[in-house]
Order: sequence, then C-alpha cells, then structure tokens
Amino acid sequence: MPTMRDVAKKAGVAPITVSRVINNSGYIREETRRKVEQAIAELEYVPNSLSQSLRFKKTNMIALMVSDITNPFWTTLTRGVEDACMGGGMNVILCNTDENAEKQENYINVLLQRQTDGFLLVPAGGEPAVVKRIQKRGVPVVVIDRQVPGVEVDIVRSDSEGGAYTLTRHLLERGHRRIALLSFSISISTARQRQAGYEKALAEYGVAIDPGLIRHGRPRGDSGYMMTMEAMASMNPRPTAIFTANNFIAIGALNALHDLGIRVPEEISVVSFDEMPYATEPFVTVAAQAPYELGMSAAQMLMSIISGEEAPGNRDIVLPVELIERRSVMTLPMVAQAAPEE
Amino acid sequence: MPTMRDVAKKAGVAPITVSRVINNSGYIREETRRKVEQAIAELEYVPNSLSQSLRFKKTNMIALMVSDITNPFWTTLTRGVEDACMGGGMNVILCNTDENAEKQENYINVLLQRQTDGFLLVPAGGEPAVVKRIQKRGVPVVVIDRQVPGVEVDIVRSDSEGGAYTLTRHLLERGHRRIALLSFSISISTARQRQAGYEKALAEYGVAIDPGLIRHGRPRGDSGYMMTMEAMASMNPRPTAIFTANNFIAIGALNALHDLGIRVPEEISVVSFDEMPYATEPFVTVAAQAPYELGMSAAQMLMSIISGEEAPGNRDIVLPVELIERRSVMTLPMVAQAAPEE
DNA sequence: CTGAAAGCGCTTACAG
DNA sequence: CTGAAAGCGCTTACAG
Repeated sequence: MPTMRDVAKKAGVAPITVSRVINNSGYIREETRRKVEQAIAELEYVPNSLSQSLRFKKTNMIALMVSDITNPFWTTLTRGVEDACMGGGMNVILCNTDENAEKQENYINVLLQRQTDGFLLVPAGGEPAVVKRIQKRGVPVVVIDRQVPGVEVDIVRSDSEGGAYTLTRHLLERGHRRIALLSFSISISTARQRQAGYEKALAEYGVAIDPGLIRHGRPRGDSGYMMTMEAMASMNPRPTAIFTANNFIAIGALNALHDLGIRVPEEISVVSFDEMPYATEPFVTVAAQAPYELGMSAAQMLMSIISGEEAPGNRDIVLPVELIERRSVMTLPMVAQAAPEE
Repeated sequence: MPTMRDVAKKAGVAPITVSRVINNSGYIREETRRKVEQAIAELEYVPNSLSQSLRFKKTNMIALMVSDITNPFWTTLTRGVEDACMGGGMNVILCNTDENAEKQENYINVLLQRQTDGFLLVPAGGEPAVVKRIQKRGVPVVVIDRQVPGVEVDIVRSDSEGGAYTLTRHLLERGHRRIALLSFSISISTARQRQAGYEKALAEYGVAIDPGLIRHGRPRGDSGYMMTMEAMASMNPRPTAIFTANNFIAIGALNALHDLGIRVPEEISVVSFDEMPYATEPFVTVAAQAPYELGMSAAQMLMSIISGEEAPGNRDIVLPVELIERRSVMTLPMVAQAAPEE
C-alpha cells in the first residue's frame, strides 16, 4: 500500500507537505495542493492512523465493557453508545465480561496497551478495583449502570431504588401484601437499590419485610425459572405477587409459572424491573429504564472528558425510570386496602 | 506513562533487551531477565501496541459490520464473533450500518485507515462494491449472511432457500394453499432465496404463485405491522397462513393480528424465518438459524485467512436451518389434502 | 547473550 | 509557502 512518502514523491514535494494537505494545516499554495491531491487520488492513498495515533497520543477509540451483549438491555445501550461515538468520530471496541472479573481484567490489559482513549465500563460484579486500575494510568472512565464503592468516578445510571419503590407501591396499592422479590447478587449496586426500594415501599405500608420472600440468583432466564419454581414450592402461604429485578428473571419466572399452570395475573401478579423487549403483545407491568439514553449520555460524557471540555469527577447522573402499566397485575378485591403510614 | 526506554534505563540495559524479555524472543541471561522484569513491575510498564502494530503491520483488530445490533439475531451473531476472537487474541470493532450504504462507506474508510486486519461484513443492501473496495486494499473479508453478486469472496450464511421451503411445505402439508409472504427488499439475497424456497414448495404442490399474496417491506416490526394490516384489508380471499421472512416482521405481524382481533392459529396460521428470541412461552413455528455459530465460524475463517493458514477464496459455507414446530399452525380440516406433484 | 543503527508512517518545531 | 531534522514507541537485521 502506498505511504505518504510515495505520494510526496509522485507530487514532487516533501512528505510534510502531503501531511499538511491532508490535515488542512498551515499554508499551502493552491497549485501544490492540487498536485498533492491528484497524487493521493491516483495512488488511492489512505493515511495510516496508527502512526497518527502514535504521534497524537490519541486513538479515537473507546472501549465499551458490558456484561453480555446478548441481553437486549445492553444491546440497546450499546447502540446508544455507538451512535454517540459516530457523531464524535470515535470507534467502539466491544467487550463482554460475563460478570467475570478475570475476563474483564484481561480485556482491560489489552485495551490499555492499545492506548484506548477511554472506557465505558459496567464493572463486573460491581468491583471497584478495575476502575482504579484504569484511572491510575490516567485514562478516563465513565461507569455505567452501577455504583462502585470507594472510588471517585463519574457514573451514569438509572433510578433503581425509585423504580423498585414505584413498582412495589403499585402492588401495595392494589392490595398485595405478600410480594416475592426475585433478584440477583447484592454485590451489584442495582440489586441492592432495587431491594431498598422494595423494602421502603413495604415499610411505608407497615408491611414487615419477610426474608423468606426474597431470593437472590443470577440475572438470567434459567435462574429466574429456578427461583420461581423453588419459591412456589416453598413460600407458604404463597405470595400474591412476584417482583422480578430484571427482564431475564421475568422471562424465566413467566415460563416457570406457565409450566406450573399458575395463571398471570389471575392467580399471581407479576411486575418487573426493565422493559421486556421484542414481546408480542407485551403484558407485564414494568419499570422501564432508558438504555439507549443511558448509553448515549455516558458516551457523550466520556467524550467530553477525553476532549478536555469537562473534568473527570464524581458525577452521579441518575436517569428516571418509567412505570408502564399493563395487564399482569390483579387488584385483590377481598383485602381491606390499608392506607400508607406516612 | 513509562516507555520501554524508561524500563531499559531503570534496568540498566538497552531498550531492545526489554523488548526481548517482553516478547520472549532470543536468548536472555536469567539475571538480566529478572532485572528487566523487576523494572517493568516497579514502573507498572504497559507496552504500547500502537508501535508494535506499526512495526508488525498487524493490529489484531477486526471490524464487524452488521445492519443493526438491536436485532437479537445480529446480537447473538456478534457474541459468536466476539467469543471466537477472544480465543484468537483479536478485538472486535462494532459497526451498525442500518443497511445504509453511505454509513457503511464511512466506516470502511475509517477502519481501513486504522489498519484493521480484516472485515466481517454484512453488506448493506447486498451491495458488492464495498467488498471489492476492501479486497483491493489487500485486506481479508468474509461476508456474512448474504451472497453478493459478481465478487469472489468467502461467505458464511444460512440455508435461506431450504428453510423457507421447509416452512412453506409445512403449511402445505397442513392444507394451506393461500399463503401470504411478508418479506423485505429483494435487493438482499436472503429475501430472494426465502422467496425462492416459498415458490419452490408451492410449485411442488401445484399451487400457482399469486403475486397478490407477496409483500416486500423492511425487516422491521413497524413494517411487518403495516404489511399485515394492508394484507388483511386487501387480500381477497384472505390467506389462511402468513409466512414472515424474519423475526421482526413476525413480531409486527402478530401485533397487527392481535389488534385486528384475528386469532392465531384459530383464524390464521403464522410461520416465520428466524427464532423469536426472549419470548415468554414462544408459540410460533419457525425456521431457526444458528446466529452464534454463524458468527463463530465466520470469525474463525477470517482469522485463519489473516494468519495465512487458509487462502482467501470463494467458499460458500451454508449452515442448516432448523424447523421448530410450535402452536401457531392450524391443520385445515375441510380441504382435501392434495399430494405433491413430484 | 547484548547493543547501536535504522525504520514502521506519520507530525512537531524549527529554519529558510 | 515549503522542507530537513528529530521523534512518537517499538522491533528487525546486523554486529560483536
């Protein structure tokens, strides 16, 4: 492939002149420019951005590390990131960590070597160490979705506590008192906050928290299925409603209820955090996050930190969550509706 | 950040010696190695792969260009690519083309400049020109999902014709004769081949192709919705079955039928190409592709072409498609079952 | 076993 | 307005 030197030779100028034409920097005589442009065209010259990056100390690449691109929540977020980056002339390297700290570590090492300009990170397992590792090397990071304890870092996330509170309250208002919470590991802040919202709403209604109604599995369909099977077998009396802490758990729960022949909402109500994407005739009442916006604003923040427009800090951007009422909740008729305590 | 030079100084050796330690190349005295390793550890030195890439003329990055990462089909394929690449020490740059040739062109320019080692390409709109453009620069390409006319290139795709044939035949065997085909633009080879499979099955059963039963929209939910609305209003007599050419069209079609109050399968049968992911209680009979495997084998082929193990050529790898029977097809009782012609 | 020189393809800072 | 020199951070090929 032709290099800048070849173009220079063909145009009868020095390489630096070619560089100036390409980057539109400095003064160039019209005629010289034309000669150079013609040589570029004839040779179909394409500049090598590796060398440019080496000089500029800027690669125009950012890394996006999510847990699993297969989850539509992350997919849509990824799309938001990508669209924001394209506007800013950045490319995105995609990494799936599968919530695995080791996998995450490997990726970070490679990406640090690659001189990635910045990281958009969903820290696997909510681990703070990774964030520090990146920051120590002076590379900007924006954390997405989760809070990490003990680190100063900018975060963009959804209002997990508020959304969970709203969903739980929605059930309480409709007479539900035994509400199972099927969640994932509380090592992740979103699980903690969703549980906090759940407990806050129950407390307001004077309902004691029953640990027997709470399960922690993994944010996956199979885990949701198992937790539901197990919950229906062991929780006694059976809960009148299930609150699943993410969309995959919800899918698993619905499948389990279907297999058990328990009808929703006639026999049990179901609400979930996260929208259920691609559903034909969606019918579950959910607290929907805005993953596209989440990705977009995180990417924009990262880019403006990279460009120096904004300083890195410890912002905590919390995007609102929307309650979408559908048909998966039954109002319990025979229970006296207790007013909230407040 | 410390460079190799800093490490060398600290260890009291020449940079090249540090390089040899890092790359484990050439002979190094044990003691020297130890000194260098200690200096690396103390300085927390991380090699700059930009420089390595510049020298080696190899970036260990490949580009994956799909139409829209938001579609679970591409998502799962992406996951397959990513997993294969991780095994091969490659990173993936992700690009959404939205079937937009201009967007695709921009990406390719940038990625060519970045010295991307290879391209995994779902050519937007089935356009062959892009492929040629990349090949001309000597960069390996593997095309995914679609055939492109007039280009010698390796392709990994699913058996669109076979899958469509099987699905249509499945309907014919159950007495259906008026089968609507809701598809997307025939500028894309998969749409052409699915239609060919559909027509082949009809021909075998001696059913004349009725152009009035065929619609071409876009492979998206809204388009599937509109095509279905329009089809139900205008096709007369109404078809007894609908064959949707991809998953998003199917979702749109099911929503439209739901809104029209037309029950599936009681009043109309529905089959679709592509699995319907994340469905709670999936009930549509489909011809399922294997997107993960598609991505994985395309990535593996690309990597082995990049490494020189295999030569680029015009392989046409066709992965089988699986018929998954569910509950969306009704056997028509009153129609005499005509035997196929063959 | 180790190193000085040259170069990958580009650009900054200085001359002219 | 244009160019020769030096350098971004690494490695190849040649010495010793």
